[in-house]
Amino acid sequence: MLRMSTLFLRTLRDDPADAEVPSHRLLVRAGYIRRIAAGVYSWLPLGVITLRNIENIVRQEMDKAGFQEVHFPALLPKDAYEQTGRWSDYGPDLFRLQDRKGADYLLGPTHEEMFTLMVKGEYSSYKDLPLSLYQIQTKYRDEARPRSGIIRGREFVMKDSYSFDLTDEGLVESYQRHRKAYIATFDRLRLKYNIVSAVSGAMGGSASEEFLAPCETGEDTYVLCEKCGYAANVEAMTTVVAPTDASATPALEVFDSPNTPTIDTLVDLLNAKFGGGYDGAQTLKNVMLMADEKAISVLVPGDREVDLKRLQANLAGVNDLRVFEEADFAKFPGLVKGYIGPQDAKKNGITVYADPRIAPGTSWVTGANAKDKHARFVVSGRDFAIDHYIEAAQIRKGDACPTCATPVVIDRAIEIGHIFQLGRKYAQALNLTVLDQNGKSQVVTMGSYGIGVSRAVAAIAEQSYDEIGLSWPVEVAPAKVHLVATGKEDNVFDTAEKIALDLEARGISVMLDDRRGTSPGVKFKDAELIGIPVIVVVGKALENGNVEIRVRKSGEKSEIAVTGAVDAIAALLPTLP
RNA sequence: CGGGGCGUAGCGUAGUGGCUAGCGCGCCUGCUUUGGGAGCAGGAGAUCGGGAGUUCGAAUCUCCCCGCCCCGACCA
Repeated sequence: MLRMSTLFLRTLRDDPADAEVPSHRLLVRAGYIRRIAAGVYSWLPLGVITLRNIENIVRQEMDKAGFQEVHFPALLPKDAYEQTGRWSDYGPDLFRLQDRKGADYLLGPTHEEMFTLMVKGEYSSYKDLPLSLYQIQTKYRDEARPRSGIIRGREFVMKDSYSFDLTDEGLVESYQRHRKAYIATFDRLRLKYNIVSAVSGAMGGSASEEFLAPCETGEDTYVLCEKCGYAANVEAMTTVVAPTDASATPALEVFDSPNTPTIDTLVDLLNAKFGGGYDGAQTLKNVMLMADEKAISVLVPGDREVDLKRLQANLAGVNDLRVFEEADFAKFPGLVKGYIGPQDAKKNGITVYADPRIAPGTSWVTGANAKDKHARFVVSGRDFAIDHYIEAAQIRKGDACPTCATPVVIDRAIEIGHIFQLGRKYAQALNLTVLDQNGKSQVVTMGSYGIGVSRAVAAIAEQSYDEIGLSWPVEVAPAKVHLVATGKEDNVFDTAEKIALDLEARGISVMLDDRRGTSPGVKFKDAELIGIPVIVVVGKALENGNVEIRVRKSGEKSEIAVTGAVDAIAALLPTLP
């Protein structure tokens, strides 16, 4: 039983000055967490209990799925990370340190290497697979910008799992088992979430999916079709456009277009010259970029920008991507700035990528590769060739859903889970092999799966708070019942104490506000701020032999006889989220 | 890393060259009060983020450093 009279807790009347997002503000005010450094927080008793409750739900669901818990240190020698290249690839996000002998160590940002080596150390036969292991552990990433309190910290608690299989089919099966376990976990946490494709499936499969909890303060943007349920990270959103019949389109026509440096000015000139009907969507923008020092052009409709994040995500194998600079234009004299068209790309030695909207047969207005000249009736596939189609155009609300063509909505969310078919990258690098049925050595294939446990505390808070405070789901709350004793009569406190003991005897955890001399208003405000789902008040109603039961989330109040209170509370709890 | 803002008691804040750094919350003592962050009286609590400088005099002006928050870049 938690007793307010002795609980290590001080709630704050004012919002902390350094907290903006609701979860951060309220978790600090209600005495769950305190900031230690940027992105580093300590947990007070209420916070620890809440975090543990979430951890236990995660643990139970992982165990139920047949995954086994192990535990690694956070402090790791660099060897394994050097073998996989991540000692350098991870860059400044990795916390590095040295021991007294000068040997390099790191604080683990994620543990693929360690799990791979652990399995390598114990297993060597296909008969031992499939295998899934997990841990719940503190991770360290020296984020460039920690933010939003506990949502993006530099130290955070994560559940990470790894699956090990002999075959690709086995991996898909393990992946599906994790997916199911994640659904069960997040449902129990009472989180609203969408499962979103994270990488455009080059293989057509669901190689990677994110669990996103929608909320205003989320830092991930995703696309959702409210009709068919299609959901994708913005990077993974696809565009479906059918080819057009261009047989009736007139031949390419070059025209004078002085002083049209922008799409807007070009559209104005088109409408003046050709009697209206033109808008930016009919023009073709040629964006020149350097991809690992190779010139590429990306074609998008003139009313859209190139989304560099999407482009990068979909340009496999390119590390360094940047827009053309003056010096780059100097190297390509065939490119007339402001009047570039794809017609001469081949001649200029430029690889052409295009948004799917530039489908074969579509007709465009674009640069004529000559100063002050544009061309219209420039037809894709007839007047210029596209080397590769790519998803790189910026996504907008109302774009067509790729599966049912309904206009999509764009929403923000917190990433609470990520499941990922890793493949053989780590197993290969660290030489994790098993013997197959024929006695032949085979590299194992892996999946990796993460749940942000401490982040889930914030995500749940973000989805359930209101103006007066937090409001936890029953299973997550630091106690199920917040029992408030108000008044100065011993009778009130004795009755509250008895109810509390009876509840605890029934396995219902209780926080008892047994503070003497604290005014009722303070106790009510604290109870509402802390957010335990059921508030029971022992006070004025006791004159009639009653107590008051309040549901924190709905605000519903009812009175019930003291004698039936414990039964009533026990019956009420299962009906609450 | 680029841009913006901020740093005064546990928390929220006032104080733009002048006297002993002010107020609210919280905390301690006493009395009163007990259904919506009570009242009165008394009290404790501050390296004014740090350092250097200007000045008769610096929380206040200058320089350097540190830290925090927000936007962006970045983020298995």
